[in-house]
Amino acid sequence: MLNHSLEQRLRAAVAAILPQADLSTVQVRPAADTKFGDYQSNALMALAKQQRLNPRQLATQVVEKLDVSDLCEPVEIAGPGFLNFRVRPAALAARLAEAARGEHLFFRPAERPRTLVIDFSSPNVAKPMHVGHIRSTGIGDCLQRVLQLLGHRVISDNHLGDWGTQFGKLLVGWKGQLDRTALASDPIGEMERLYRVVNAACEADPAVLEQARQELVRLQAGDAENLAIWKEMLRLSQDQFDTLYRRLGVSFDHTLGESFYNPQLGAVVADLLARGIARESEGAVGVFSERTLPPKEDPFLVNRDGEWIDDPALVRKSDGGFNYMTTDLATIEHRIRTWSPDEILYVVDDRQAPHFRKLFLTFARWQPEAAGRVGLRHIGFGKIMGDDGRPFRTRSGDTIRLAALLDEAEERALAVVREKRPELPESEQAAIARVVGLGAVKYQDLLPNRQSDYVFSWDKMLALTGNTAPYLQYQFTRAHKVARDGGAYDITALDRVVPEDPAELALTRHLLNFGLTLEAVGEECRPNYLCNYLYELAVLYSRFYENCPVLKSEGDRRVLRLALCDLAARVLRQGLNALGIETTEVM
RNA sequence: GCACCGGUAGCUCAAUUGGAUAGAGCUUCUGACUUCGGAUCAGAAGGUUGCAGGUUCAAGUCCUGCCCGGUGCACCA
Repeated sequence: MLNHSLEQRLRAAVAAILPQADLSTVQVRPAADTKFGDYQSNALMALAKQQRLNPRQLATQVVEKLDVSDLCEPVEIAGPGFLNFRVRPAALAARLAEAARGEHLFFRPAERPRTLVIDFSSPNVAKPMHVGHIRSTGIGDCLQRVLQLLGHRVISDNHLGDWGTQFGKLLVGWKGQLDRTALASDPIGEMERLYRVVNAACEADPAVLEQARQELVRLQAGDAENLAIWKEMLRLSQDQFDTLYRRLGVSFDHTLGESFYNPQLGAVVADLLARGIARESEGAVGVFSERTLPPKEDPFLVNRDGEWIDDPALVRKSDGGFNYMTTDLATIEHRIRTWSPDEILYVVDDRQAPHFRKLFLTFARWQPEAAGRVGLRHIGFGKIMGDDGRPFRTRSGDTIRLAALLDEAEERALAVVREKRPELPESEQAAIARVVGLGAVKYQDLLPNRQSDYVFSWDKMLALTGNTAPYLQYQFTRAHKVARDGGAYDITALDRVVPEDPAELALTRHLLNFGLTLEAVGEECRPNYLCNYLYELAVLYSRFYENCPVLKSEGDRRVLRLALCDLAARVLRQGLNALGIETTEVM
């Protein structure tokens, strides 16, 4: 919104003074403190330093070339060279009027839309989805929604773990110990049981391990019986995934699991060998360090007892099988060929950071031209902890199934709804509890900086005050109700009235920053920026609502306030939606 | 041992990546209300940003060295 207009003009002014300057660093951002105005730019200080100029003098020269008088009060130069912009209420009101007319909702589509592939969720076949999948699924879905909203072309791809060593064990179990009745009632539970039983047997008896290996080899060689069983396991798992994704409101454009790339793996390794990028070692094939990087920064080296030794990326095991490095290389190649993305985002646990460093470097060595056209980014995240400071598990130490977790969230939310809204019919209570419960889980997960671990807490996520989904959802219902009770309003009045009350002004200013928040989320892949923006919006709306009577006010003032309620509600709903969180009109 | 990610108020977390006096929530204390939906709002208290140096107009953020916690270190993904 306004920051873009100011930025453009500032860049023009800078270019007039310093024609050779890098204008991309010239940015206008919301002011750190409202006493400095609405927006500020710190860019001239950095620029002056770079060019060895006096920062205040440069600022003075630039400001002389800068005409923003239609939008702002005269630009102030403060401290060592900050530029402070104080937007005129009429300019704020004009943006409100545009939004009220439906011309925008305080954001605009990107000027240069990009194509992005987002790789997220990626659960394993034959295993239950558990808490560990919340983060990848929630963050990935949020990024998908935000980037789409900004007009980018987004391709979401669920890279299922559907082809790996675990299937050898599963096949042994399926053939020897399958309980058909159990499979019918709880297919995932039964497959999980089979895996556990055989896995334990493998540890106790090398013969069973060998048996599993042979089943895997047969499967990978295309044995009809094993393939049929594998497909059955896949189908049963996909049913589970579909149910959970529908419940979470998450969708994918593609579900190309690891098995999809199986036919290419041999060629990938052959090509790497032919080009001299990979070589044989101890019977396996791996990509080794080129020794061009300092050892500390080289992911293909590891220090053992003071000595730097090779830590290659293996692309073929000594038994001839491939591993996920190979699959991931083939996957990048396929994605580039198919979609020509500007970027591929991997929303995957931070523990895999070393893998991705190796993967990206290996791909760059393998296909330098293609690698030059695509940005490969690992969007890592931390763990979910219990309140005991250890990874979040059940009391008995088992992983918590995602379905059970969502059930509990809805149950706990329902208890609150029953207490607060006993007069509502049961079906309505349940509907509210579903939206609030799921929202609470998702919001708690998106709120912390994604790189840090966070502590899972039912009480905190479902609290009705503080920075939680229920609080935001509640503020939405209040704003929405007032806007609805106010009825239709005369939009043309917004051309005659400007925000004056401090609460009106603060809310208006904040609404205008929705777009830059979405952009920041999209660029840095940090949903928490949006969470914090929405929380602040809710707080500012509450303050406005306490201080400024809406329905009891009159004339143009009433229209302005109604519009603020309406727009606050719309931004809250749109913003929550971008987080993958629903709203409800009654709570 | 080496690398990566963390360490910020009593607790849980922010800080738009080098900007102005480090912000929220919870907790505690105080206040507003027969309400435009109180599942509300306002105020107060709370800090040597793990420690020690360094870089500069400016450091929670960058550099160096330590201390704590977590994670990862070929043939699982």
